[in-house]
Amino acid sequence: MVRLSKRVEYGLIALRHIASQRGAEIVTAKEISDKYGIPFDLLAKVLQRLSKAGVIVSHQGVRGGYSLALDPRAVQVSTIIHAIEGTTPVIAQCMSDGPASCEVFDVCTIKSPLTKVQANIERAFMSMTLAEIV
Amino acid sequence: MVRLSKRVEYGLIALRHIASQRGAEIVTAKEISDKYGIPFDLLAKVLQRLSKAGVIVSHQGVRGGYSLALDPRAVQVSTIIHAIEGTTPVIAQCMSDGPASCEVFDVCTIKSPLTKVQANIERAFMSMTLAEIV
DNA sequence: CTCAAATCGGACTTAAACAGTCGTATATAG
DNA sequence: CTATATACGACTGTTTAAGTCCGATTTGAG
Ligand code: SF4
Ligand code: SF4
Repeated sequence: MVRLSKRVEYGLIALRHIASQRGAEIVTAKEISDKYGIPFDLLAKVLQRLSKAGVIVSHQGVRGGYSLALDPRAVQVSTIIHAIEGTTPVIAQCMSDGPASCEVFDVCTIKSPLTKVQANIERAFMSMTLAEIV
Repeated sequence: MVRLSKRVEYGLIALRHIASQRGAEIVTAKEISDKYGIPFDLLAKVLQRLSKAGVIVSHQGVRGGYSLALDPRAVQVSTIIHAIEGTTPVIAQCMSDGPASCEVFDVCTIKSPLTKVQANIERAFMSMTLAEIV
C-alpha cells in the first residue's frame, strides 16, 4: 500500500542515468537495461512514455537512443510519475475517479480530512526534482 | 498506486463514528456497517485489528461492541494504518522487506533520494490525528 | 539499396494484492 | 438457556501490477 510501482522506480533510475551523462549524450534502452538489470521490454515502454510526455527526447534508428529534454531542476518526481502512470498519485479513489466510483461517497465522513493528507503527499512528490537525484 | 486500502478507509470512518459518540458509549459493528453501507464481515475484521492494537476496546457478548481506548488527539493516522495493515506505508519495497527483496538493490541509484520522499510521506500520515477527523 | 540497430506500440500471460464472503467458535447479558 | 455480539481463519473472485511477445517503423552505416 502506498508503494511506487516498479515502472516508476525503473523510470527514475533510467532518468538519473541519462541525466548524469555529460553534455546531453544519447543513451540506449539496452545500455540501461544491462547496467541495472532491468527487463528490457518493460524499461522500453517506460522510456517511451517519458518520451511522449516530453521529459526525454527519443532518437530513432541506428545509433539512436534517448537524451534529456529538460533541465533536471525543472523535472519534479510528480511529473515523472504522471508521465509514466498517466495519473497523479491519489490517496483515495473518489479523488481521481469521482464520487460515483465509491459506494459510500455520500455518507463518507473522511473525505475532507483526507484531502489535507493528500495535499501533503503531493508536496512530498513535488518537492523533489531530478536534479536532487543525480 | 499510492492509494489507501478500503480496509483503512473503513477503519477511519468507523473510528470517526466511535470517537464522535459522547462519553465512550459502545457502538456495534452492525450499527456502523448499516449506517455507512460497509460490508459487515470486512468491517468486523478491521475493528478486530484495531482492538488488538489497542486503539479501541471490544466488549463481547450481548450488548457488546466497541468503544475508544485512547484520546483521539493521541491517535495518528499512521498508527491506525499500522494497526489495520500490520505494516507502515513505505514507498519502496526495499525499505520494508530489506535489500534482498529487490533484484536491483545493489546498483539502485535512487534509494537514498527516495528516503527523503519517504520521510515526507510519513510526516503526512503522522501529522493528522483522529481528533482532526472528528 | 540493403541491412542491422534502435524506438514504437499493442496484445498477451502470469503473479500478487485486495475486496469481499463463509463457516464456526467463543463470550455474556438477561 | 439463548439470542446477540465479537473472534478468527479459510476461502473465492476481482483488480492491478509485472513481465513477455510479436510485429512495425525509423534511420545511420556499409
Ligand atoms: S468517498 Fe470516502 S471512502 Fe469512498 S473513496 Fe472517497 S474517501 Fe475513500
Ligand atoms: S532498491 Fe531501488 S528499486 Fe529496489 S526497491 Fe529499493 S528503491 Fe526501489
